[in-house]
Amino acid sequence: MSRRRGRDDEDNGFAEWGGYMEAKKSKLREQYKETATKQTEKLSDIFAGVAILVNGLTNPSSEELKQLMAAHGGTFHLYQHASTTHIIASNLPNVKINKLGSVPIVKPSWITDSITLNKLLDYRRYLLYTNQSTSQPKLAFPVVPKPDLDPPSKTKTASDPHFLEEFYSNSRLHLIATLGAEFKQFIADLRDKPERNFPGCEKLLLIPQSKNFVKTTPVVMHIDMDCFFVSVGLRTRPELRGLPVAVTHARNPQINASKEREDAVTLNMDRLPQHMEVVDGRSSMSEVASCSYEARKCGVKNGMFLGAAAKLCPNIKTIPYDFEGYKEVSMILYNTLVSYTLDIEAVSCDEMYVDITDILTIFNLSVEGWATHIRNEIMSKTGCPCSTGFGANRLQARLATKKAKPAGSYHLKPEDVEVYMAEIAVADLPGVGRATLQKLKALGLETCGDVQVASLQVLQKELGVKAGETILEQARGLDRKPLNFHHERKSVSAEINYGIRFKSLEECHNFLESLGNEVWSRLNEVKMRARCVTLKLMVRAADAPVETAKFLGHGLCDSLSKSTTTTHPIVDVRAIHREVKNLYEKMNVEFVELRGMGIQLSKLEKTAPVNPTLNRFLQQQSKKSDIPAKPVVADRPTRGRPRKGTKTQPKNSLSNFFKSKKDSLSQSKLQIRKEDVDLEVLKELPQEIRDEVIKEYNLEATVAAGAKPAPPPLKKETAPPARKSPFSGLQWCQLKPVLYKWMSSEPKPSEVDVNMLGEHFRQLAVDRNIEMLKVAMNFLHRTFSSLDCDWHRAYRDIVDLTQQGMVARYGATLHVNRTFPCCQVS
DNA sequence: ATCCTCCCCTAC
DNA sequence: TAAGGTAGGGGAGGAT
Repeated sequence: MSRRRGRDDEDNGFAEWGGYMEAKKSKLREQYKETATKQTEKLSDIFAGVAILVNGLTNPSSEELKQLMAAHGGTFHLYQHASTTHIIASNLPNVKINKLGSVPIVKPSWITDSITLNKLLDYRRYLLYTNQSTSQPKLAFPVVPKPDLDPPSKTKTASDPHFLEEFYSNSRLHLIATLGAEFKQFIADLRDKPERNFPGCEKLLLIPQSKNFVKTTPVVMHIDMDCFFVSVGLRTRPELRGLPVAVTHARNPQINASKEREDAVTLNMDRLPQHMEVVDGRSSMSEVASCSYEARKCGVKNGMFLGAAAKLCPNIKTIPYDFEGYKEVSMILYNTLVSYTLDIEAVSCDEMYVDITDILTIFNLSVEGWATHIRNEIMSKTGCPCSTGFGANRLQARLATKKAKPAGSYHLKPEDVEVYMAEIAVADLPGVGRATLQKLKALGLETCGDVQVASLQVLQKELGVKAGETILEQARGLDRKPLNFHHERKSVSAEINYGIRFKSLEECHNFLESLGNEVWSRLNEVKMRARCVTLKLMVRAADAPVETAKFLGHGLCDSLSKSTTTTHPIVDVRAIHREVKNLYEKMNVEFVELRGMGIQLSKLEKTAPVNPTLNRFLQQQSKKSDIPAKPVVADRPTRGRPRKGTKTQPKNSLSNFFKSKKDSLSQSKLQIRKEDVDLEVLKELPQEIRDEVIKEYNLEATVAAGAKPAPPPLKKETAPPARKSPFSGLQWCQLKPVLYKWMSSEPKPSEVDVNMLGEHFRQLAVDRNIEMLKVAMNFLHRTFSSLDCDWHRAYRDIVDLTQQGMVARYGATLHVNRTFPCCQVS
């Protein structure tokens, strides 16, 4: 059942997504809020004579920049005009640049830094492209000397209270890890819902059926986007297709190195691992997150430093990260597959295993027919290529994908497995990494053919009992591990090994607290409790130089960890804070030597499943009282350690809630009748929830017999009947994740939500917020097109409401695309 | 024997 | 400058 069914009030389920929006509040956003609350008040005239146009996504957002300009005497243009003096952008595809003429393109930090220092800074230091002509600015600005921002605040280390947020919004590895976990959860959640519908399957009726009758042997598909980050980036940079391209933070393989840096690099040179070898003091140590196949041909690999990559491939082009784009594309990828089957094991944001046995049999398709269909669909929806591999198990499917890449498909048939496997290099087997490869090399084993004839004893002696056994099976193409559609978390952790340079013990403690808060909130997101806390430290190795070669990197380190296990699950963040500080003390490491820290929570237990109605209520309450919501914890056996498989969970958390309430009530008021306690508890609930609870727990009699039915809460009478839209006041960057979440978590859009959203957009039109409407409509169209027809209808309803607002305000409609390819077919 | 803690390794 | 995270499998060796 949809968690939003039944009640049409202000809460409506969107409230529980508040965490998403609150999670990412940048310093600037706070600054903006400050500005927004006193909008009428002008703060300065820094930007007198400046008229900006914002192009593309920026941070702060366009909307925020608009407010900042208003507050500081500048002008904000929605469209480029002769009087536009600057274009503000964070990154622009080259195509657009040509069209922008001679108006300088400046980074948004020009605005924010100017405000910070309360004077107009020279925009030329903030040009987005340094090769841009600066000779013909529309207005001549005096050259302001480089401002004296105090240096420690400029270089962001973990001493900065906003470091975690800043780091996460730039970390590719963090993104990969968190997206992967989200998609595993996404599949698990969909499988938990009783209803299943696969609208995509209709399309399968249109593709040619297999001539032969399709056998029912199991077929596993492995699907993987080709150099994911690059492909997403090339969607808007078609002129770079076919060229060696890398996604990196740095734009240039060479940097203007300081003497200190050159020295640091030289000092560290002899200890750098092999993949860092070809660097000198002037080459960039920004890592290549993803590179195109053209770059791979030159020997460039993911994870390499840009400086090293450019030595191998001098004409390599760099493009910036586009985290929103990766999320969008992977969302479309998953939504596409999910419209055919839920027999999916999510591996990461761009990769999954799918059991397609049923699809092939039911629709009598050949593997090739299906592969072509699904690859085309993904390509046309995302603009990004993918490869597919097919086999009888996950190993075979995966190795098939390797052969299929790039942009291809390969079916490893059972009769070919033996021959095919013999040629595979051991390095290509999943589970064989750097260390294992070295050991195998030492044994003289390079291909699976070599391993096939090796002895189990030798392999096990060298690699361990388990790994030895596995690799012998793998070498023959066997894989007994079935696809895992249901994924249960065993640990939650947060770890930072970058930017750790503490100047005092206090800074170190503060950072530990931030990390603690981070893991705690993630644990709550997955509705779990933990009994074990582990602190992990990276400590400068005794013989490693104090200055690392890589800017704020961890350098050569020793890795240490220590844990404590508690008898009861932790129910308070402060317990985590306490434990990690204790652990840190016991580990006896000077804070100056720290180069990395992490907290892991394990020995997890599920909190009891929560009644959605009650949960909403509790969350509302906790928001009011500003105490973090405490999910109800499952009952535990009273004696002995809980062991695997002995977890007990109450049937319904509501009964748990009642029980705990009763316990606390009867402690304070001894000798109280059960009925009275029930009435007490009921009194706490708002009217609309109370009715539901009374019914669910058969409390009608109690209420009827009770001295008097609990009076409706006062606020019911005093509260104004008009409800405020849950979206009002949200910036687009805040609203967008909410919409994402909505679309990914609901099989069908509910009428209530659609109306509410449409109503919000109608209001936006009335408020003349056309810019946000355009972005929103574009987004909705793009994203809804990858969902099924119910969503298409929802999209049209939202558009209709928006157009009503437009007509009311402007007497004209907004131009929006209303058609979806799939609707034209049907 | 079996469990627990502290590692190491791998994958994306 | 640069953003080297995160989860799971498994093993060595000590504790029980």
